[in-house]
Amino acid sequence: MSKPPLPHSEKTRAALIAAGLHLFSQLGYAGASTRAIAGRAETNVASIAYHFGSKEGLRTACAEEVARLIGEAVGQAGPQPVGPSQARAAIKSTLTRVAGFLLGDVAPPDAIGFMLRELSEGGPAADLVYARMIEPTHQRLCVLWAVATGLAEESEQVRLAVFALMGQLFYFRIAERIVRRRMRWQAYGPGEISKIIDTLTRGIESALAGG
Amino acid sequence: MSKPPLPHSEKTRAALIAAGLHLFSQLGYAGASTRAIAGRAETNVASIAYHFGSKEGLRTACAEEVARLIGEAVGQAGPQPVGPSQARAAIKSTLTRVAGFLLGDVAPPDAIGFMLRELSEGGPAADLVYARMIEPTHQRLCVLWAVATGLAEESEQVRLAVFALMGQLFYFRIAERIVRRRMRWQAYGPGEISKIIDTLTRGIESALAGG
DNA sequence: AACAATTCTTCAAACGACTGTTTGAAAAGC
DNA sequence: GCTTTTCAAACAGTCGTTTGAAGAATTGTT
Repeated sequence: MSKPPLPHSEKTRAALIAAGLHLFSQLGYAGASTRAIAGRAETNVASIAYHFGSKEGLRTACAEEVARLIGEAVGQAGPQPVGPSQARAAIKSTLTRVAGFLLGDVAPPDAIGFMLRELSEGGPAADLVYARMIEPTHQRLCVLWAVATGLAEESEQVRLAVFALMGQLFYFRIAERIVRRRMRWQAYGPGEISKIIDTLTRGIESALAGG
Repeated sequence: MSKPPLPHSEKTRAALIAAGLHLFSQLGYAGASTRAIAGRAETNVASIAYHFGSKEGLRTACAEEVARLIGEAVGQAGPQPVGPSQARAAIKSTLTRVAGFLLGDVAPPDAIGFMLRELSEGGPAADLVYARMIEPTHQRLCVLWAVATGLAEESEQVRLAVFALMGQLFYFRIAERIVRRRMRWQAYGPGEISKIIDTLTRGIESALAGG
């Protein structure tokens, strides 16, 4: 697992992407200046144009990095469920996995922040995130939800219920500041995350039992 | 209901706030230039400094306008519920009211967009929105939820459940683009909104019945 | 192994365009 | 005649990008 010694140019590339993820997510695309990014990466402004062609090119490179992380974290699908109880278990494990990615430290916080900002700005990474994370996860959960409830997989009811489910998870990340303030939590630690997952799991069980 | 004829200076003020709400919500604070805002308001750039002192002053004025709209839409609390079934009904009506505000055309879309962006950027309007909308609504729903379930009002379980509930609503707005794409909806019309409310209502009923 | 030729990478400096803000004069309202 | 409001123009500063030279790394030839 020892990382091969990167050529110095690759170090600069990686540092620029890391700085881009951080500052884009903190200040937005327009708010993060190339000089600030280069400064955080401890290199010259011109390096951005050299390595990525332009600021927009760096944005795309950041998006690809995030897409790569998403692929690692939520890519592999589980086995096809054969019955409602298996489907129920699969829903919970998918939820836990996505929660770990969105709320925990599976992925660098800057990467999640960048992703959410691109989604809300409709930036070029939005399509990538949609295609690689949202759409597949949603589709898979729809299948599981349909098996667990007996409803039709492509019915509006199922698709909306799954959105409501995923929405809770996204919200706990998007509104982290608000939640932490109201809950008087200093951070999302493992304990807090499992409390959130418990809450969501309770909701799922009720929904599956009742509907 | 006829609006008193505004002095011309008030028209400029209002036009600048409207343009600010629109462009801040579309491009973010940093991305919206004073010239673009003045152009959309069909006035001169210097008007911003004249009426609001600075660009930041316009941002604050926009925040106050949004706070005013929120106060109108979700301000008045209903009567104190005396039993679980009344609490249940009150939860649903609160949900419907907030849904109308967040998803429908009760408030100008630009105002909602501005609000969400300020929340995610942690801008100066974030505290205002939190204090006037999130905190009171959350607190009220916690009371109702506690009455409906018999749980303690200030328990973590109740507060998290209410966050999960509100989160679904916020998410359907934040991720409108994504939802519309996956649902193949062209817009959030009255029909679509009531389908969303139905989904959330079903979830609430299950949760209250099961938990 | 040693040296020169060549490519790849970094850098300070400068480019024009655009940023938020200020100015003083013209226009409008009273 | 006076105050309030608008406007074109200019301000200093920052923006993303380009430039050409200097530095570092690699290659090819001895």
